Amino acid sequence: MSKTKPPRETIFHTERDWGNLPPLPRKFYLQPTVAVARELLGRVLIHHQPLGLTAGLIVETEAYLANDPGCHAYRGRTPRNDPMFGEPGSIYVYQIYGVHYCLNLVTQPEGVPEAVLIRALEPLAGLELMRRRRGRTLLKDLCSGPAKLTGALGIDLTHNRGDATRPPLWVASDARRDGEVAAGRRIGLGSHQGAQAPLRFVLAANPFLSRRLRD
DNA sequence: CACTCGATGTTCT
DNA sequence: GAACATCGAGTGG
Repeated sequence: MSKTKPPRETIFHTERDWGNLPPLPRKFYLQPTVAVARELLGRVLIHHQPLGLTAGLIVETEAYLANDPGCHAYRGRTPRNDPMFGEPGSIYVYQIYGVHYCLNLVTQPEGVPEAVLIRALEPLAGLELMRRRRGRTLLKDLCSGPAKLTGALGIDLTHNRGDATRPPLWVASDARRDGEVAAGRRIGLGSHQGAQAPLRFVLAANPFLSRRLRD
């Protein structure tokens, strides 16, 4: 009669020296945005602050393209989306519904507003700090959503225009967990053109996704 | 467990 | 007025 069994604590051991993992280089973010979204899966996002180090395995991403009605920059440059026009590998954080923050990594050359939204992490390191920030104890509740993970890692608007190819906030280049990648439609978009496009990517069957892949 | 609903407060149309 | 979300409360299987 067992229900769903609780997720494993971690894939990697938390004792690993996460703070010294070298970052992905800028040229990684110059690949086609869809390729970046897929290649980020299974890699480790790290935030190393004085308060402590937090890190998680990227298990869910979404691609946002320049000619894409779902993209913040689709109707042109505004104060909010301006960081999307920055150099590849830079950071775009936006506030949603006035209360939460979402992290994007900019792809493409300067002036081309494309980015990958990081939608969910499997918590790896700094779990107690994450629990404190989130006010939750269950591992599953720490980073299983775009605004949950920014809360858990302590990411906000001050990170805008930052450089994700070096500390304090970066994606590691050498640690990667392989797994089957599945694609589906993006979350939360209206019914406009583009809402049906398979631009959401997940590590299949991972227990830390923001939502199951539907259809 | 699955689904619904309302409230939250900023940015842009 | 809607939007790349989350939480808690409520209902129902």
